[in-house]
Amino acid sequence: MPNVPGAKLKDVAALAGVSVGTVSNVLNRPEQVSPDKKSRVLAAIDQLGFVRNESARSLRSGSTRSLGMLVLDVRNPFFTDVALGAENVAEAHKHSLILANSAEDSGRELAYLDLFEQQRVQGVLITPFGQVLQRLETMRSRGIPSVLVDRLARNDQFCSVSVDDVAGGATALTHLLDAGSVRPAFVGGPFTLQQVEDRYQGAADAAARAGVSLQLFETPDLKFERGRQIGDLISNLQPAKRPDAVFAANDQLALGLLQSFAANELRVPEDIAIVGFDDIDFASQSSIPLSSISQPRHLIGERAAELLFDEIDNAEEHVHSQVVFTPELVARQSTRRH
Amino acid sequence: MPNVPGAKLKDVAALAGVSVGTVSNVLNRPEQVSPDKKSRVLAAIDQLGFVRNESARSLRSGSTRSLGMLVLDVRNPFFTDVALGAENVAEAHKHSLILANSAEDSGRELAYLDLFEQQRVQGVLITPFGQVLQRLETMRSRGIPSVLVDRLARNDQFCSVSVDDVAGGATALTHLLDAGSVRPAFVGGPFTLQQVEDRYQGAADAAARAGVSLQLFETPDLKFERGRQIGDLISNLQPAKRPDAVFAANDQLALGLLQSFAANELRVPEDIAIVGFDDIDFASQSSIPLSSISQPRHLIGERAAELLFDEIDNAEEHVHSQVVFTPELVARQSTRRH
DNA sequence: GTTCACAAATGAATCGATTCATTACAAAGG
DNA sequence: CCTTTGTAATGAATCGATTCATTTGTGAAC
Repeated sequence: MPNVPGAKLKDVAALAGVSVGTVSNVLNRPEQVSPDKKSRVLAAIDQLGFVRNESARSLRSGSTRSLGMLVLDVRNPFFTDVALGAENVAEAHKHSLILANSAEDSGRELAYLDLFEQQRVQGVLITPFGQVLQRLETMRSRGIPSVLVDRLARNDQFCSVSVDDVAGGATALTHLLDAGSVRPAFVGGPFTLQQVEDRYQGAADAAARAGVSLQLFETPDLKFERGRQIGDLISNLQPAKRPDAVFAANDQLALGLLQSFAANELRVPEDIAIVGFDDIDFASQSSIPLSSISQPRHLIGERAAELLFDEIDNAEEHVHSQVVFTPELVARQSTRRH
Repeated sequence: MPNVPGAKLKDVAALAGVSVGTVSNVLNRPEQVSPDKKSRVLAAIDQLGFVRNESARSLRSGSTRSLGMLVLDVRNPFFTDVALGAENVAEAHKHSLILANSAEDSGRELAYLDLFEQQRVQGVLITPFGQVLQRLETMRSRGIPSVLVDRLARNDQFCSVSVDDVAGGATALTHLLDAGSVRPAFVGGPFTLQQVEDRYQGAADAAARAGVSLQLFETPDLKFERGRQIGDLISNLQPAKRPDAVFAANDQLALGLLQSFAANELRVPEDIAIVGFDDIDFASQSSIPLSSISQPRHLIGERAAELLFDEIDNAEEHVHSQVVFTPELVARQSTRRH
């Protein structure tokens, strides 16, 4: 057996015949150690299989090299992509990212914030679900700043990175009109979700500007099943009353609509065009590739992490800023001009 | 401002007029503290906004309440589902799960194992990518056991939780034959992936037993794009030579095939049936719902975490075991009997 | 009133790495 | 030969919570 279970710094020092301070220097300021001792220490580390104890390290230094990230739903590819972007930046700063899932549950959300605080993470990236802004303020007063992700900070108390959903909604509807729609509809809800509200607002404005009315199908959620249900409802309308194009508040809904229309033998886009929102991978992968509004997921995570590091590193001079990306249309077959 | 930035246990003790030991007791063995002092301590904790320092805690106690989980690809819903299952169990044991992404990169894989070791996690759940078994042995010798996930441990050195891919392959092919196929094909690769090899083997055996030959389309990867490419190739074959059913090694490939067949105006399942593997959410959500072989993702994560805790809690009596789940067919429209 | 049993509370020692004031030593300058 | 300057190395003090051997306090039993 080449290595001993619990080798600690002291053991390394003993084996190498140097002081603990020197071993620590080899680890943290190698340039200050003579080559001779350095190599002896490294050999000892290797021989003992010494692994630094991160708990002791961060207890003494008072800081952990980690960020906490709390998202609404890890199963949603949108959030994993954002997280990957953030992780890249964290890695560049030699930090690690602890990813947690609030699963749209206020209790879990608070529990994870507690955990982050106990673990003394350097900062938090969060897509808030419940009423946590006050709590985040408190955390900042204790030295743990946070950045809001996929949510606009309205009061300048936080940095935030979000997407202009109003613009996205307008883009989507304009695209449908350009493709020849004269009876467009919006499918989505609940309107208590800011994103839904904004996307609808943008679409409604665009319709109004074009002098077209926008039919509304309000839904209690944004799930696939709901899309299929609304799709069946729409399919059963008389052709003259039926929308000739639908803007769905997200891709899940849109895919549900698509499946329903296929089952009801409506042709997409000839009988009815569809545009979704988010541009998830599967948008391009359905039998009829789905047009969608695409968000720069990776960039969102990167920018958020960068803002967070700015606040961590320069708490004094740091000024909160709101980054708002403009989402882009990706036109595919589901809206091909007739 | 109701609370002080860095309140520590000593401050709480001072404010409550008790010793540090008593505060610690309130936190860790409340039943040993008189109600009177207990309430004073709790009030002080509240007033100061005291938050336990996890680093100090685990330095002293020698153990962290956390598990590490290292998966091949966090973007793959299969792994997030497995992780959620594991997290449930971890939570029940009052542990937290640190999720990391090796992204099919040996370097990252090793780096994260280092990190886990530095953080002194109690154990590791891993879907190995590179040659890490030796490394995992070393980690166990230093007190950090691990369980293999979605990978069979062949040598009894580890616990493992996996799925019987051979049986799954046989189930898939049998289903196609039952649905009337006489010229089935297998699409997938590379065969260096054990899963692909096993799924093919199961299918080939089932075909042989039925006295039918199984055509093979080998691919260099399992991505959507590849499926579309092979789909185009198959669509251009003469009808008499064309397979009348395809078993794809995973759902991504299957969805690619489906999109290609739709674009080439082949009818599914009338002209060609399709069955995939994994039963990802989108399998049921494509325009033509896809039949697939479903794995108990959640259960895989739960069992793996349970085995890990068994080894953590009873290192002595623990006996390694291999849990192998049998995957199940979910028949949908893409294989409806003609 | 003394002794005993038991519960409650105490606080010094501890975990392991880091830090920094101090010491040791060598080379250069006078 | 002595002083100065600078580089290397040292090791005791420290971070904050936990633990456990010890002390204090209370009531019961005799």
